Amino acid sequence: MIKEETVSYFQTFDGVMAESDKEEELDATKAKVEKVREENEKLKLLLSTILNNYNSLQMQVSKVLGQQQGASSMELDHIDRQDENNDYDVDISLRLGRSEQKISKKEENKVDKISTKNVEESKDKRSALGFGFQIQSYEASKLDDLCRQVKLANAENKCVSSRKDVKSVRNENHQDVLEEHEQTGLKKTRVCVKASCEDPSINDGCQWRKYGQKTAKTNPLPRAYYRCSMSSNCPVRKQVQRCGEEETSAFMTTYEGNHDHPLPMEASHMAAGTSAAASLLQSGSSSSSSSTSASLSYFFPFHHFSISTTNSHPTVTLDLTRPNYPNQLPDDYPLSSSSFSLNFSSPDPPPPSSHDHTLNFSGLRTQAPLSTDSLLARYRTRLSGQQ
DNA sequence: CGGTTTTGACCCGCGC
DNA sequence: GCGCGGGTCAAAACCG
Repeated sequence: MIKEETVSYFQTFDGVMAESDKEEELDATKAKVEKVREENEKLKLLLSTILNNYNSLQMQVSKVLGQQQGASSMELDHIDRQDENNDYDVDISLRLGRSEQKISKKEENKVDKISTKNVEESKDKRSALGFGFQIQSYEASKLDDLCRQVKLANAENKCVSSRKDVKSVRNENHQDVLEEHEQTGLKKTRVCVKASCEDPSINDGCQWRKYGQKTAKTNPLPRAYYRCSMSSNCPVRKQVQRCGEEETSAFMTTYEGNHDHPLPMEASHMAAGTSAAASLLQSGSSSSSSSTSASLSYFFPFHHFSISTTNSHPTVTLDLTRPNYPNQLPDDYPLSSSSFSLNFSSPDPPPPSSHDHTLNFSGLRTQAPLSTDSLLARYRTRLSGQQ
């Protein structure tokens, strides 16, 4: 009897213990959940702070860029004079991005009439092409030099819209822009990006609306025409053409024009490299080809790029399907201290790395870019996972 | 229902 | 001046 009672006592005790254990476990779990919630709140706060900071920074950058563009033409004159004094090899007559000789008499008259207006307006339209790459942890001094070159080049970047722009934009708000472009007789710099990608609609950070498709005579594969739809008046266009019939074949994307609106984070990150390429191309008049080439090597150190002028369109072509390894880098490229992480669905492995440089075409297959974007994305994922 | 894509027609620069 | 061909328009279809 005693044994039975003892056993039943211990069974009851075990039951009580088990229940109390469960309660403790429950409490602990609740506490954990509470902690996670608190952390979640903190992260939310942090995220909103980061976003606020980013937005305010973006505003400041736009402001500063606007001011610098206004001042850059004066600065350019100053630098040109310095160049002359330094006996640099400068070919002033070469003006890539312009085709002044093609201006008709009719257009010349218009230019005379509105040239003063153009000088003022063009200052506001020297924004960078809205695409490019993200480059992290770059040597500050080198970047400063390059950015300086880019700014100077942007001052020269007076592009013209072709007749298609005249047709496409009929509202009066755009008329000034169109007249300006028409009168100067200039053609826009184009940047071609060749990338092997299964999806032709490369997400380069902007929103695009397809407005046409055409099969060219010389190429049986259709070419698609897209217009930037982030702003109703944005003049930026792109053409996408597949380079081969296979599904895996590369796409050639040709960008043309300047965005008239703030770019999203991805796009503004992307803007640096190709914008630099376009700008450097257009600054070919004031810098030697070797220095231009070297500068592009900094922005596109592991891929082929070429410069050409087709149909009076100065064109920078970036071939992301063909890795360009360090033997082709400029001598002073800081390979020893940093490296590059890039994976554009290219079968070739990226060079060995100790620091990260990231080219980030979101939508293309990129490899672990620890950019602000990805950090924010991770935060968002974590937050949504916890809620 | 609003935004996007499709697609035939049209425009116009350019070469001959 | 004419024809070719790249680029754009715009209405209809499609989609979420």
